[in-house]
Amino acid sequence: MSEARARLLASASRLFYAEGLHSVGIDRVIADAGVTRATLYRHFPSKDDLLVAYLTAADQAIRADVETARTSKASGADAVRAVAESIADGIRTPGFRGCAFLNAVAEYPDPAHPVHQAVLTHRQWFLDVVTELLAQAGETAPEPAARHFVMLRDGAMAAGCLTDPAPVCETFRLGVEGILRYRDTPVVPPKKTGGAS
Amino acid sequence: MSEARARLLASASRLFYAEGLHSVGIDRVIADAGVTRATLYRHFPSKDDLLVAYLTAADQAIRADVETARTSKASGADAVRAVAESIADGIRTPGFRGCAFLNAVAEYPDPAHPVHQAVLTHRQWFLDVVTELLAQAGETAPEPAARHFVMLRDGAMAAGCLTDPAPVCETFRLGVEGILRYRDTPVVPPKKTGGAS
DNA sequence: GCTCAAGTAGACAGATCGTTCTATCTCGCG
DNA sequence: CGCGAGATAGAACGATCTGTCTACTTGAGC
Repeated sequence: MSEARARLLASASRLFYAEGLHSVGIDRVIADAGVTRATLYRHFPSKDDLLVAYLTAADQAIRADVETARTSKASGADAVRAVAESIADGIRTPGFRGCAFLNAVAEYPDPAHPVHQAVLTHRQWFLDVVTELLAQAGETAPEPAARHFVMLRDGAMAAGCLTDPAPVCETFRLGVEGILRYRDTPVVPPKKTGGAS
Repeated sequence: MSEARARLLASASRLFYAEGLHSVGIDRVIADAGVTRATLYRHFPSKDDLLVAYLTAADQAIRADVETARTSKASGADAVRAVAESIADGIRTPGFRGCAFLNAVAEYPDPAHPVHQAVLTHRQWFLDVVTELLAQAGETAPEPAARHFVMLRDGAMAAGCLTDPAPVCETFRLGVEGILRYRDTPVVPPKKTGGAS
């Protein structure tokens, strides 16, 4: 990766995340990166490609975070807690502007658009990895628990940049602990350890 | 309210919600409403005013929904369930594109912008009304429970337009029932977890 | 009958958008 | 040395954006 391309992607990521995808034009990006227009179009054939590259970079960063959280913890439950903690850390970080993917999809509702598809891909991966972690945690019904986790995560990310992050993180943490107790308290009173529907 | 203004607001609401705030231009709105540019600017001095009017109308519609849910139910818990059900109904509705306010704030991150402030106002009202309802439901700690409810709601609204709405609604419903059982199960039971801080 | 607000129709300004283009320069490498 | 890739610099294109403007029409109320 050339240095100009790296600066370009860094500037694009910062500006797109902070101000929105449609609000930031090509001129802003190249001015911030200290690069000319021709250089940008050499590396990214169109703005859409730059947008996808921004989301792909964010996706890879999150995957790396989750991977370290998963490998550094023995139990699945602690890995889930570590993932939750890294989410809370992000929310508490100054300049937090919500989930880059949810913000992006709000601007690109067309499911056929590459940006929208990049968001769906990331979210499917995240749901899968949380499901796997909860299954390792001994969750009898990992799929609904994972959906619950992701729903709470999405809500925390959405609210975290609109109000004081501290209570948001605390609410999120409590919610995650509640999910991890699914194992002990069945959601629907079954007869035995019967399979949830 | 003149009829031209009503058509303008209806077209603006539909287009802004479906396609995004920056993506839809003035020309699209006036063409859809069958109105000329001068008429639009007679009623709304700027596009920002039109955006705020769109959000204000959405806010009023939701307030009306919540008000009927609150007055038609005897207990606070059932009122909360009714509010949750109206949220789930919205998610299941064809053409659902997520929360109009969260989508709007994704495009207007500047807290000083009127659009952003309209979102904050709506969300504060909603949190307050849910808190009140949960207090009536006998919740010993209504504030954290309401934050939990809103967090779940935000996540459900975000995911509801990205995947199959049915499991999203079911997960949301289960989560709300869990919140309503706060009354019976103590909130903070953790003894010791590995170095969370 | 007159007035005035509200609406139609469309040209226009000024800015910004994404994109393409030519021309020049630098520099590593064969 | 010579070449070509990558970068600079900046003009220019067509499209679109918000917002303003003039000119004409309609219709209800004093």
